[in-house]
Amino acid sequence: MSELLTIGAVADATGVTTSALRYYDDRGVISPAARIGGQRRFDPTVIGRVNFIQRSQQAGFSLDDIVAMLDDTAGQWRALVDRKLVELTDKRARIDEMIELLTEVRACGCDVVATCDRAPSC
Amino acid sequence: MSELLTIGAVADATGVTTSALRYYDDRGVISPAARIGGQRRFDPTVIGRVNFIQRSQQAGFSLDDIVAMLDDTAGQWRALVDRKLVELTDKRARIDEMIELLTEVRACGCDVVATCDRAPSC
DNA sequence: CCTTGACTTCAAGTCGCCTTGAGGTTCTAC
DNA sequence: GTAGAACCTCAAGGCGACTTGAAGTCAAGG
Repeated sequence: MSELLTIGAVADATGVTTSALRYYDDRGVISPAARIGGQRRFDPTVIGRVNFIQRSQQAGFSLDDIVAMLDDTAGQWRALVDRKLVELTDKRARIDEMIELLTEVRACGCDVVATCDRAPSC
Repeated sequence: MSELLTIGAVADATGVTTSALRYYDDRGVISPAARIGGQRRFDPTVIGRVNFIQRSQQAGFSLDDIVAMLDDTAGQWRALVDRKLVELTDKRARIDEMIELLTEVRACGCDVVATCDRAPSC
């Protein structure tokens, strides 16, 4: 009963498929603690990391972005985070606009969006 | 001097490449008003439509979603819009979380995000 | 020991959204 | 009438993030 996790255990704990985890490993987004008989064994902290990856992806980060943030040793990551914060704020604004637009379009009396004068003219 | 636009004019007006516009045409997202000598001629209203497409894409809509919304004749589009509003609200919440997380991580004293106890443990 | 299920690698496939390239036609200006 | 820009189609390529499949290895229980 070791404290290291098989790839399947990590998959179960995170909801990420084993193939995706291997892909992350290949890409260097996560790093396996060890190999036992050729099989990956992960430190349990990888679960937090995978969760962080998922959240970041949902917020629009690419795997390269995430690698850059997580594996940065030159202290550049703060600048990257700053850029990403600007991007996120921007994206949020566009989503807000879209919510407003859709809410308005939804409230109109048109049968078809294409003929609604509120929709295509913004 | 017709009131119809060539594909190049639409590209200039919208910032979308001609190849993308042809692709939209093939996909049925936009449709030229006519063909002159085999060449597409667009009604100027297509510009509004292309802008709508761009905004929608930025908000996370696929071209299929957009076609479904714009070319719906069965009055189903309102339900689609409702679903999309839920999605957007959701996405906005996740972006807000990420903004909060990054702001917090940024403010910590760590050199490397990977070793920051605030980041991977959420 | 043997089975069974979880693991391994590697190559190729998928999906959405285009872009690129080849090879050809049409429009516009001189 | 002719050059050159802009247009056309069709097939293939590219990117990100995986998934799928083949063929083989490893580990745990009976």
